[in-house]
Amino acid sequence: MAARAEDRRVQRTRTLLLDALMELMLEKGYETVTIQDIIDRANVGRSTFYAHFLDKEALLLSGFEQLRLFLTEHVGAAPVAANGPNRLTLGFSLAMLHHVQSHHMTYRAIVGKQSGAIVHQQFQRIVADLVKRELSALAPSGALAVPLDVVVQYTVSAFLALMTWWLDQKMPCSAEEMDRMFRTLTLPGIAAALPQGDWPSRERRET
Amino acid sequence: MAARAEDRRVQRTRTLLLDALMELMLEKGYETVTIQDIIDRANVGRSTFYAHFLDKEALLLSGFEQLRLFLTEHVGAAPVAANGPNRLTLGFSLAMLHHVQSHHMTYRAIVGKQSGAIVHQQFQRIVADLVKRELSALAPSGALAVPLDVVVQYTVSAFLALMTWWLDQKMPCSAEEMDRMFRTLTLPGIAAALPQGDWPSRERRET
DNA sequence: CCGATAGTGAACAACGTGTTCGTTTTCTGT
DNA sequence: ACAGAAAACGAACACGTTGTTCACTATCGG
Repeated sequence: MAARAEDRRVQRTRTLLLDALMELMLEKGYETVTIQDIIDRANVGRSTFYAHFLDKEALLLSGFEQLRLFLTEHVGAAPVAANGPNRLTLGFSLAMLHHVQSHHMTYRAIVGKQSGAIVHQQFQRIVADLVKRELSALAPSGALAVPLDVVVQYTVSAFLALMTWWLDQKMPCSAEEMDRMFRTLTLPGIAAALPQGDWPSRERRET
Repeated sequence: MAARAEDRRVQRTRTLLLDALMELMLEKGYETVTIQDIIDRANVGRSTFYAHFLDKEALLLSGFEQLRLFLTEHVGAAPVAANGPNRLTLGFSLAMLHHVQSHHMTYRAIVGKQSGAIVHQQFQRIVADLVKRELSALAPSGALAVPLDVVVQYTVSAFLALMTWWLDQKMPCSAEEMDRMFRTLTLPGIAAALPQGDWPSRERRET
């Protein structure tokens, strides 16, 4: 095709810009990174930036779209298959914690204290999709003790709280331990909120 | 005293600026509010602003300091007295939800989607103090299933998740119902994480 | 080697920030 | 009531960031 080479060039420029943004987010935090910083770091002309992205936020969102695609495919798929339906497992947890461990620098930039509100919102949205996928299958209908949306937001926030603590503390324990803590704290409450779902297996508690 | 009246003038100016900021946060979100916006709304000279505050963030923090003082006094005090020690009650919850209900506009500005990361951080810190006060008394020492810091961050995030949902949905249920949901979701998990603490009384579950 | 497509960078206007400084308002002590 | 101190005022400034424009250069396919 005629457009092949141009496409590669375009893709390279976009990647340069995104990498520069990620680097700078790690150093300074999203809010304080300036477009001038980004194009200097990426060695890209000012007008080139605006030819690709509307503004700094558009660049960020394009990065999140990649992350979203990866996570929904690699983390969102596994748990449903591994366990039968109608079983509350929160299977996304361990898979995602492993991904966090492998890319802890990236996640630190996303979840860290100085990354802006948009960053948190987008990330929360991604995780909420993973959680909702599993929980909505468990609560087909009927009167719940707590609205499903509340349970989803609760679960996401709880997971992100633990994940943030883990990253802030330089990951002093294994992903499996974090996963166990997450289940210890959340599974009983969720089971109480979705009474018709069955209970977490007792073996989870030991070790 | 000689300085009395000047002090009142100073206080009035500071209040004008803080009120203007709160109004504008509700309309536009913290990040996009400009100092020019603030001093226009407050009818205050530019140099006067900088005579009182270093920048926009300092003004915001002065507002949070007031909120922190109020909450630690009025919300943090009650629960400890109402129940015996060594009893897991999370008593801050209902008191705080009532305060949220009375000042929902203010809380919407704080917790809303478009309020910056600093806003969330500060607010999280305030609530974390309330939670830590109660939880640290319950877990004197010994091996916990989950580190105390994790339980605190978990509890705070869970509470703020529910509170945010409540405000976003225009508060479709009572503060008491929100309080019940919060307890249903979190108490069992916390009890499992702090094994030596006793369990929530069963009466809590019914209506 | 031509032409299309992508990237370059200087220049610009608009806006926000934080400072300075001379002026005006407001209140207090006498 | 009046002098003087304390506080607020606002114009002007230097500076940095944003987003646009435009004439240019580089790269690649045919």
